[in-house]
Amino acid sequence: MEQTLTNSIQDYLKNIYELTENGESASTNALASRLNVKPASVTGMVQKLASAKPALVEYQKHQGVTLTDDGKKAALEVIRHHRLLEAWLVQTLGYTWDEVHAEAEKLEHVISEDFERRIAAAMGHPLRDPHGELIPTADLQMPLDDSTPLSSLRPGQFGKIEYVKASEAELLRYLENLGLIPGADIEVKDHSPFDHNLTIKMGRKSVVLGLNITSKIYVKES
Amino acid sequence: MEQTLTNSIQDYLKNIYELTENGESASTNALASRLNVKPASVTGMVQKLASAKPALVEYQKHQGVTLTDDGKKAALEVIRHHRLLEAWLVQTLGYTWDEVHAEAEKLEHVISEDFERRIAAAMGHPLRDPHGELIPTADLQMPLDDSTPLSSLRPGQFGKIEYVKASEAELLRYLENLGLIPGADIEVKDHSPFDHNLTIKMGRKSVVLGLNITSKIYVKES
DNA sequence: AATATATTTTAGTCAAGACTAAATATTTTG
DNA sequence: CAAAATATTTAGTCTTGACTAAAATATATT
Ligand SMILES: [Mn+2]
Ligand SMILES: [Mn+2]
Ligand SMILES: [Mn+2]
Ligand SMILES: [Mn+2]
Repeated sequence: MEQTLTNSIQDYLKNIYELTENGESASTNALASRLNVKPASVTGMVQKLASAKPALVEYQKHQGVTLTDDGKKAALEVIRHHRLLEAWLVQTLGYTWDEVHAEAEKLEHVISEDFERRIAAAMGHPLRDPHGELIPTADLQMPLDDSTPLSSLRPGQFGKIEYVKASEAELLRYLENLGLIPGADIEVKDHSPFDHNLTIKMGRKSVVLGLNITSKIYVKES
Repeated sequence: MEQTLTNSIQDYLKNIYELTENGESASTNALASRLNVKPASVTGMVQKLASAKPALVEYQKHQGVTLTDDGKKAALEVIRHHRLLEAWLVQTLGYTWDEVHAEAEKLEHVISEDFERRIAAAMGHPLRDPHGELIPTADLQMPLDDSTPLSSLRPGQFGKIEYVKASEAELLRYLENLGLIPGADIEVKDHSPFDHNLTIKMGRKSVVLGLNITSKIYVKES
């Protein structure tokens, strides 16, 4: 019997994907805090996902979880929905990039595959969402990401912003006001080694950004 | 404490509204069959809705339920969502009138009030959905319905179809093929008193329709 | 290596919303 | 109008996905 992917399961898988994108495993606590749920609840759900047939996660006590191939497909399906929806809310209903996330978070679980196809086609099969994040393809492959966090650049390096990995509206509005949006060209002017602040120049403006911002802005070095 | 309107509660309220539009009360069995749920489950939910604060339904054992003013507002909110969504799926994504219902059924519960306003504005505040059904206004009033069921017309009477109260895809395609869609002008040519069949003429075509169809087509006599 | 701290798991509860089976009420009919 | 048929309610159960409190394990610090 095929496991039903409830909203809750979809959210777990999506968040496990996002935590493990770079190889590490997702810890109980990290998942709990992203999902706004207690760690004990995560353990329960993770055990269930691990013993589902087919299994959706790989799990060993105290070692965190990683997605199985089935789990990854399911996660990418949700992420594709989310990012297509965000793009489409912006393009057709005039939402701004700081407004789309909450709406997409709810819609992602309920749209049909037909709806997914229709909005993708209507937009000409976009590659990125309004934050610049890559949209998984229709056959559920995540395109290759050739960017690095801005926090890894040093004075003298130049880059173009590819995406901003953030959903909090205030941060997004702050960045937009500064012109720190996908496509923007920036130059790193200064680095303070102890607090990890970077001084960034875009056009004629400069701004000092802390690590909690620079680690969320992904750039392509140029 | 304000009652949370779960998806399930929203569906109960919507269906109670539709069953009681014409004054009667909604029976346990009728609700159960619309909601694809057992009668015992309906009794349980209805008792809960009746003792919610504020109460959403009026309930007396074995007498069925009616909506309170609060329940009615909540029902109209869901119906407004549903019908706006149907209109919008047709207008912007090329859905046909037989495809929209299932999608709207899921989306109706998750869109925000902001989304509702945006699609209403984008369509110029439409009055009717793709089936011709009236859309409750933004302040949750149901506009006056000046139509009657086609089944109440008799030979010699003329009418224009205002709406079709149906969601089954096959029936809708059948009617569309016959040209029996909102706006169509029809004439009743014959009535067979025992089986309630009506012979309907539209343009140069004629068709005999049974009561289970003519009771779902609402017309304005002309 | 021993202890303190942080993380994770277990065990037991709860609420929502369905279900079945049995009891009761209402309606229809001979 | 009483029996039969139909409709509704009650009582008890189940699943999902949370929660708290307590126990177990892992990691960090001395
Ligand atoms: Mn988002
Ligand atoms: Mn979600
Ligand atoms: Mn509909
Ligand atoms: Mn619904």
